[in-house]
Amino acid sequence: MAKVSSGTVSRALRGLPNVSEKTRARVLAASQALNYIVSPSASSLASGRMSTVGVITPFISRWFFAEVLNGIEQELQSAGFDLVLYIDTDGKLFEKLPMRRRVDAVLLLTLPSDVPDVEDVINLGVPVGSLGVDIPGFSSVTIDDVASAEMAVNHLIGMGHRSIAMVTLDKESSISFQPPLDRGAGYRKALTNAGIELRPELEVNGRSTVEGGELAAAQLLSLPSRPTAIFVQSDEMAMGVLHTIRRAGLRCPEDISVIGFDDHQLARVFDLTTVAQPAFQQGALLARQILARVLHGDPATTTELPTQLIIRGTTAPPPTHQLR
Amino acid sequence: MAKVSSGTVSRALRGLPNVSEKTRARVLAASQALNYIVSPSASSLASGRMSTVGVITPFISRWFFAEVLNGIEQELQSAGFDLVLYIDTDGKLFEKLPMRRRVDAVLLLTLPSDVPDVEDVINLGVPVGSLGVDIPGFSSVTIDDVASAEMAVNHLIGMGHRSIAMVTLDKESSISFQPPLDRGAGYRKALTNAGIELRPELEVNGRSTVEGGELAAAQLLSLPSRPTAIFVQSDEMAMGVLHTIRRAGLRCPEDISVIGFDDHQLARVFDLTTVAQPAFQQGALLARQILARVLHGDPATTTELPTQLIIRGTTAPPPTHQLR
DNA sequence: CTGAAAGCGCTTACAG
DNA sequence: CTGAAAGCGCTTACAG
Repeated sequence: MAKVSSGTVSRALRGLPNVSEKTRARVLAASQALNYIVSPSASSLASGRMSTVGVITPFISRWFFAEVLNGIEQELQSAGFDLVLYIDTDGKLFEKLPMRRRVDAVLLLTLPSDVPDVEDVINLGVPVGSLGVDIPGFSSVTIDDVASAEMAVNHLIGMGHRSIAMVTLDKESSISFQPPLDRGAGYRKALTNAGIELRPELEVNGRSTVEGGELAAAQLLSLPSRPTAIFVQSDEMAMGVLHTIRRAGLRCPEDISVIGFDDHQLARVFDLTTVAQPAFQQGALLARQILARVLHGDPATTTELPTQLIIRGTTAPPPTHQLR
Repeated sequence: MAKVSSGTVSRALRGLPNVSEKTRARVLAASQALNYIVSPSASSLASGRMSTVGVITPFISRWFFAEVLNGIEQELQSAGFDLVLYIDTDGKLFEKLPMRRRVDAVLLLTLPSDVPDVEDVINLGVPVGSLGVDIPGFSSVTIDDVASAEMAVNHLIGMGHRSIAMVTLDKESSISFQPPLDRGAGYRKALTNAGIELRPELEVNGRSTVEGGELAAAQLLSLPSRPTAIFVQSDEMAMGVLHTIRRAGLRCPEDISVIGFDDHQLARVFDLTTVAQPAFQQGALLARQILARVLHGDPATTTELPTQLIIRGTTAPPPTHQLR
């Protein structure tokens, strides 16, 4: 229709330089008129480019992952890339390696548990990005989980708390995730630095969920020597913790302080003191870094984003009559 | 390596019947040894099948959409299909029609506002599924929003409320979504049937967010004649409403009742009376219906899923001294 | 049951 | 600046 060869059409449509303006105009006009869309399969097969990145996430309904995904998608969309989403609940997705040869890059929002799997990922032959962990050869975006947790616990210590419990993200699932471990390390570091003895019974697995937070809190409240403060590794679990505290007839922060992690959109509603982390931004940055690698062959980089202590109403000095 | 032609490899690997068992075994062994993966581009180009469905959603961090997406992904994954995710905040994604010729089907979690766009979708030439609206030719999964809202408002009326406000999902955005309209209709229907006069100032836009809910509630509470109950079109907004009520020094449900919609995972924590809808299931069902069409050429079907009134602690009879 | 061959719809050196 | 042609890696009638 534009009286040119398919090669020229291809060049014109992709905006390559070596096409005369009048030819390009003619091609574009015809393309519009025919409502033409290039076949991605054919294009990929011929060029080797997929214009797609695969994202593997263990969850999608949890605030942090949803926000990260949001950031990734926005960035990819504006770069004209598609996002193929894989929700991998049990960390077994790599056995199928479904996205192999289908994507230009893979973004891992969590790491599969087994080290061999990590090898598999590397063997995908495409750039890999990871969130929350810095792995050699991967593009990654992280926060300083150790220091952030330490900051949270120091806030409690600074107010006079000595008996501080921790509700952790899930560590027993088949999915391994570095942040829970690092936040645990930060918690212990803060206590140790303050000369406070570590008590294993004060560390309870909250299974990453609201319900898990409720159960973990119930367990902590039933301890013979009840803690005066709880550091919770995610805001969602913290909401569950607050619920249990309220139902037990205790007041927060008068009887017991609670500090979360995330700055979930509902943290403000719960008046929850927490450590804010930029979830959306982490996703966007990770996407940008991986695109730079795919598009321009930039080297893999690691970026650490800052966190911030947000003091609200769920933390206060411990009750004076504690430990009587 | 298996001493067979590429055609036979193709047949063997895809499990087609006309391959001898020993040949198939040889091919599979070689395929394993070489760590062979078929090229999706080449496969798609040759067969015309993409094994991919595109999903367009306006949000991903909102509970309902995240759950729906979860259901869709699970179903697609077990069918060996990939999910390409498009987050379309402003309803303008169709102008780019990015997924055209790339997916076997498109799932719309919300509808673009302009009717012409709907035409475009139909012109994609692939099966389309929609959530929450039943459009001729589309596969769809819905709930009865009118009846569900009516049920919620009747619950309030049954307890003696006569001054009932409504906080709506966003209707002004460039994205049109049927449920807000239907829930509004159900609200009005319930009031009218009970012989209660409709008061326009009692309908406030909550913009679909927690913050919007807070603002909407503030507006309602400042009304000269304050409502005794509020029907909120989503649990997330209801949480914001509860927050405002609490901060205004009012008690829920003693001073004012609140009923939500969704049965969000935190509804229980807020002790929120609400209308439960099966979000995950709606997604899974929608995916199953579209797969049946893609895979077996089944006709487009519409399924309506049930909702359920969950009575918790945020609704009670109005204060006796009302309207004095 | 298996192979040879065409073809899917592009992109990309290579000439000119 | 443009065209002819090869080739990307599969799938699928068509023979045999």
